[in-house]
Amino acid sequence: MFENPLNRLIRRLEVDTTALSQAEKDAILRLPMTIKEVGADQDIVREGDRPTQCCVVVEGFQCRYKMLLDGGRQILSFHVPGDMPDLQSLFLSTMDHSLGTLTPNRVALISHDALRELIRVQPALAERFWRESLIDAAIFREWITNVGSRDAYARLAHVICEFYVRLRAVGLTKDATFDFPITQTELADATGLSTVHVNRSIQQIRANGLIIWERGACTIPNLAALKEAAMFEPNYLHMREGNAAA
Amino acid sequence: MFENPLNRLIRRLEVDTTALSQAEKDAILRLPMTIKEVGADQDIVREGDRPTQCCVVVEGFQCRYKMLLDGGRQILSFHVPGDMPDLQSLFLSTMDHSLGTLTPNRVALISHDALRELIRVQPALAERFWRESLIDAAIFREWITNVGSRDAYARLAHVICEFYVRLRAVGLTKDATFDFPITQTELADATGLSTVHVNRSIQQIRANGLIIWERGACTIPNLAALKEAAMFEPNYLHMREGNAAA
DNA sequence: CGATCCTTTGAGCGAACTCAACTCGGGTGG
DNA sequence: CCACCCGAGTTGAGTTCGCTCAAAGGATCG
Repeated sequence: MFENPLNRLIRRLEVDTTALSQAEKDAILRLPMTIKEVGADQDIVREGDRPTQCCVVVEGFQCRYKMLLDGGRQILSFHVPGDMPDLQSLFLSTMDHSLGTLTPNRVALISHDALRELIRVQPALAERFWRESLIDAAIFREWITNVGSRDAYARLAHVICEFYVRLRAVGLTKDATFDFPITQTELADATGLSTVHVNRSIQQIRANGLIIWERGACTIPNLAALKEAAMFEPNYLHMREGNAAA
Repeated sequence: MFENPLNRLIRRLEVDTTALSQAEKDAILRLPMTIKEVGADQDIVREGDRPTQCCVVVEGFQCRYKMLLDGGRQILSFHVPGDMPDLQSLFLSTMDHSLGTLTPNRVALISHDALRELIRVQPALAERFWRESLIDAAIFREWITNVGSRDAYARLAHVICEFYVRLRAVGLTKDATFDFPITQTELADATGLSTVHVNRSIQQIRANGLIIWERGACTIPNLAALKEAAMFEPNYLHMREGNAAA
């Protein structure tokens, strides 16, 4: 079903809006790209870089992050297949943060030139990509709220909830189970908590039966209960309500 | 100098990139708009609304925020003249947060239709506006870092620093002094701190001579020192280095 | 000249942090 | 094949930063 690695991207551009025309889809599928395998914990671009291409996640998970002066890091977002985590580099020449892999990845690299040409010949696609970056911003807003306003327990539940819903939207969940190969240290960096406190809070979430998480796989026995604990309102993801899986 | 209320917006669209053509400027200045006076603490749009127009701040300050179930609120960003705080509503039909005034405002309201027509006849302007929304997102990323990784002292210093630099970029500072009619409660909502703790931390910042802030006016005697305390790196604002005032 | 909002102060409490050690599983090299 | 190592997870104990509750001073404005 996903013979072309960009099919998942096309699907994404159609979420909660009208379908693309065949000409638009074809233009995307004809984009010149380089497929690349990247190991875990590798940087794709770094803060200060001036990229000349954008990256589409084909397989694996990525995150964006900022390094702090004291050696800590703040994870800003997680990325799943279909995402274009550095789309912004098309118009913001210098990276203000880094993008790296969390797991081994397959990525598709598309030059800025090719993307500019794409939106020149298919101007309506510009709005689709623009919209993607607006959803990106909406997720950042929710993360501000998450770290600013929720306690550790809800904060972690929220991150897990979002990860699940986004994975489901691209057909990468099997019922209530999904890959979650994130370390507790990474969760700590994403939530602004210490690893010790993440550990204890996750144990509580587990003990309350909200998640079953072992060896990189996570199951959510009762999504409604997890959402409630997380104060999770999916409106900020701007998906079609119900966002059916594959 | 700013006879047309959108002149400041034009100036913004040119920051750290090439100048607009005369035709582009004219197209913007000819946008049909409604000028409106809005009192302090009024909502312009609310979470759940489906706006049909965008708002340009002409005079006064605004903020975007989310209300929480427990009655608290998280402020997501501050906005100064020249900003278009709900530009996203052009492509995300439903608001996932609210936009309100902090002070009395003069705003320019421009219909989505007019904006769509503008970028249809001047496609290059689409990229300028798109870029604005990418900078918006960059600021959100920095705010995640701020609430996630900095202690109260640095966090508050950072918010003040950003406010100053952004005001300076639109020519609204006089030397090291600027309007700062923000209440400590609002700062608390923006930083995820309690008002009591904001108060004590601000007093420390004052005591260390980093700011002089009274009756809505703030002076920064030593910007370098404040930046250092805030761990403020202006790269995320994607302004021209040095961002000269008017 | 109250009324109200904002700021400030005190005191006690609690969520989350730091430091440190121990476990466990998987990988790797002798 | 086993010893070792390393990263991830877990646990304990003590500390601290920031919170809550409560109340008292300013400022601003009909």
